[in-house]
Amino acid sequence: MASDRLTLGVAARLSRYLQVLTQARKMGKRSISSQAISEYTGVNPTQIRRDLSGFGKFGKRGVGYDIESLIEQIRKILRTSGTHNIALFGAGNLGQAIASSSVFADHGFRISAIFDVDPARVGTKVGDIAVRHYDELQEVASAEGIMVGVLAVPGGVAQQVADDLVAAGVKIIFNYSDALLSVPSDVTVHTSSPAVELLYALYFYLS
Amino acid sequence: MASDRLTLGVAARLSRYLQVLTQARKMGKRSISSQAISEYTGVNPTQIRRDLSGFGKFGKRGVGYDIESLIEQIRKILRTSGTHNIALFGAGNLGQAIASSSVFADHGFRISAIFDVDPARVGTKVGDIAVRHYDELQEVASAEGIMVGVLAVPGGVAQQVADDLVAAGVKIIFNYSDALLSVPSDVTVHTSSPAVELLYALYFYLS
DNA sequence: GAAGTTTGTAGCTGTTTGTTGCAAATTACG
DNA sequence: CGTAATTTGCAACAAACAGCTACAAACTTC
Repeated sequence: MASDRLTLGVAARLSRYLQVLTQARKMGKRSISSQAISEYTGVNPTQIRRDLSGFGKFGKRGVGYDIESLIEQIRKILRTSGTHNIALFGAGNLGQAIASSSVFADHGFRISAIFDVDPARVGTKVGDIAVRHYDELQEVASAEGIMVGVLAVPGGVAQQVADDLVAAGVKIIFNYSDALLSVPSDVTVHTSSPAVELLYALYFYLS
Repeated sequence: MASDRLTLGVAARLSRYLQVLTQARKMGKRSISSQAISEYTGVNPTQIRRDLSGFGKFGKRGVGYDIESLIEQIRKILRTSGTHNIALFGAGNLGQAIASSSVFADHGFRISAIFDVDPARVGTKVGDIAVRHYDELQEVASAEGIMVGVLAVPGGVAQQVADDLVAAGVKIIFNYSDALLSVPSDVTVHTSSPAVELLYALYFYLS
């Protein structure tokens, strides 16, 4: 599309900065130094400045970076400004937790629909969003322009949902289940794995 | 052996392999090739073999790696074999979802205690575990040998819980809230950020 | 005006990764 | 049994990357 793709490393670090910046904004902070970002991300301050200065002069010497505008700039660099529609599958505990939190909304994701198969849940509301029956997936997907499917369903049915999402043309799947999903190569699956992240942290603590 | 720390990259990749291997085991697979691991992780197959062969000859030529034994080997390399006790804070939707899933148990983490402050929840059971009042934290932490605190609480109280965990000597905190936590430098905070991970995936899809 | 911060930038260096190539071990199959 | 197809283990090289040091310029604070 536009110029060069960012390398994996740069894109990963920019995302990481975005996370800390969004949190800092929520805490009411207005500006932040590369040193402070470094403490929260573990990335070297020089590296942070180099990453950012490659795209423009966003900081103020002697002051730091304005959080609000840096968030905007990074989202522009990542070409993910604006709002993206996502669909949530499963209105159980996890689905309800996701739908009623602002984690996705804070980063420009709008939960356009929640699907479940349980008749007791279909028709109820979670947050502001009505739970719809899973059978409506195909029509909703095309009508709403769903870009991402979030799977908060039992592992046993995750592959089926993934297949249906692929059929609906969705290219990005966020998998909270523990199933290993098979999808075509043009579809990206990201599996949440908090326990593995913990093991990683534990390794560095134990050594 | 014990002296050399793995580099960040190696430890991160080994953890990633562990995730896929655990999923694959759950799906009933017995062995897996470096090529297959590569498809699920995005890591180059040669790199995978190099990572693994540095610690021993775990694979069988012409066959691949035995999943069960590779999991065990990687956990040995990461020195995170055995069971580790964790404490969960917050018995709301998210806390219940975590407690009733096996994501942590599958990787050797045992939820030793669940804490909440809501009298309506204290005393109830989530899965097999009784919800205890938050005031009991200090005594439970020393009695059970808690290594990790998992925060499924509202952002507004996360810092307070983090402070109490630090006071109890816990060195690793897994933060599901959106608060930016301040802790001493010897304490590791890992913040869950699914939306940022999605943005990262979205960037590569959009470019 | 002086002192202290903090960014932007450059250059150097060691490390890490991707790539290619190939022998050895194993399986599958005629 | 013999041959082809897989797949690991390993080596060597080139390219990319990250960490480090250093410093001028811009800004804040006192």
